[in-house]
Amino acid sequence: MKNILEGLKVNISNKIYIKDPETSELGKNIIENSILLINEIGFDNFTFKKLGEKIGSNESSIYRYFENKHKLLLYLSSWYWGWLEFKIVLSTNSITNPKEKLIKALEIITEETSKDNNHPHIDEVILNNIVVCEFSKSYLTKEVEVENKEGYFLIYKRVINRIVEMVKEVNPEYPTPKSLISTVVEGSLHQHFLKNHFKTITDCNEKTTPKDFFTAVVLKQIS
Amino acid sequence: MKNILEGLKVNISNKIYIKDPETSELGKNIIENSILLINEIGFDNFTFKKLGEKIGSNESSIYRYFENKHKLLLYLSSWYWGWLEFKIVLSTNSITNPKEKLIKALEIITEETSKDNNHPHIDEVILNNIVVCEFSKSYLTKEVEVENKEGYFLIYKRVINRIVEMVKEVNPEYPTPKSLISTVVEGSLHQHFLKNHFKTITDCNEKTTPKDFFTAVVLKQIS
DNA sequence: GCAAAAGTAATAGCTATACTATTACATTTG
DNA sequence: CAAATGTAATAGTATAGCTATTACTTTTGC
Repeated sequence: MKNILEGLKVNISNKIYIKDPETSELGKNIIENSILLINEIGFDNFTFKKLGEKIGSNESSIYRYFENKHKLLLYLSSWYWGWLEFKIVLSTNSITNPKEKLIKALEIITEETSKDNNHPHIDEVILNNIVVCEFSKSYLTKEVEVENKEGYFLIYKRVINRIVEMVKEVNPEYPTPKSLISTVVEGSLHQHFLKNHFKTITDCNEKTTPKDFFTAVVLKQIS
Repeated sequence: MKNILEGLKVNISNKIYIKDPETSELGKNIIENSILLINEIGFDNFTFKKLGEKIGSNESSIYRYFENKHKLLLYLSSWYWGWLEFKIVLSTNSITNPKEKLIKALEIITEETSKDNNHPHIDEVILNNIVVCEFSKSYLTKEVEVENKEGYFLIYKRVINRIVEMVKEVNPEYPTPKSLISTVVEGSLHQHFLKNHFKTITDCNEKTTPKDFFTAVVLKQIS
């Protein structure tokens, strides 16, 4: 368990930031308030200038931590996927039944996020909303090949492959576990978005949650 | 069949454009070359200035057709979904067996696009690639609520609901057809992207196509 | 205990994108 | 054939995104 506990802190590739925001008050302030501001005005309208105003600091001070706003988004999403990975490992570790283990992991991936008080400067609920609305923009770029080689999406891919392994344990014969889980992880973000904005093309709402839908899908697929 | 044939042409909400690009040579030139240029350099790096240079025309002339590049993207994706809708209606119309009908529609949605020579100024293969890489950006915005009310995503939602109806004809008892199909449509774009850029989290490749994967998923779900 | 080194921040300014205003020339149509 | 409409060029403005420079603050090593 030790390496994963550390993983949450240090495994964000140090190529993503210039200076580790966890090592200073200003850094933590940048993270805390960038989450709030991106959620308020959206990533497209978000600028370092506006963030500087919000935290009573200068734009250029933020550039000491992140090369540009794209790198900040990569940092925030890496943090989110690292945090989810931690939650998955922690809560499935003691489960021996493969099917139960998988169901638990799916629950964590697809469920509405709730606040975790271990990180005072990070509001995980709001960060989850940012991932729903903005994460795609971090890889739908012309630079994706280079950035993928740099390891900027490693944690995201590792989360998926952890669940893929769980699927294999339940049913080693299922032919397409990677596509199934990458569809579920991406699809879960998408259904959360649809239920808020495009209600006519989803069945998800307060009664039927994305968790219910995707758990049913996965279990039926691999049965 | 008449209304849908017309639909492909006129049903793009006239709020998306200032002047209909189909009504002039310059307009068609804008469409043809914006598709090529967005594919080359990506939507984020795309500007009306660069497009103007490419077509030997002025930036401001393009602004006579589209308010901004976001509206142009909405136009291109509406055109794409309208074209897919047309193909679906055309090739499922004569099929009476509900299951066969659904399989055919899924095939059109998930398969690699091939050139259609009815539209000399539009390369559907390249346009499909743009939709894979850029469509999400057209709705993952703070303006999505307003733009959805304006009807900018109507054709996309209609395509999904057409296939939802086909699912219901095969199995009226299946509880979540909308979430299933919206997941498949979005997931198909996603798997096409993964197979090109994130090969470690997909099983899709030359042998197993997104079509194979999603057809199997849907049929198993509703069986 | 203090000077060198490293960390932190502010100021000003540059470049390119996104978009607008104005004018003028070309083409259609009644 | 002239009024209306379509098309395009020029010359701007505002702002986002980023860089360079300077200075002040804290840490560290002898």
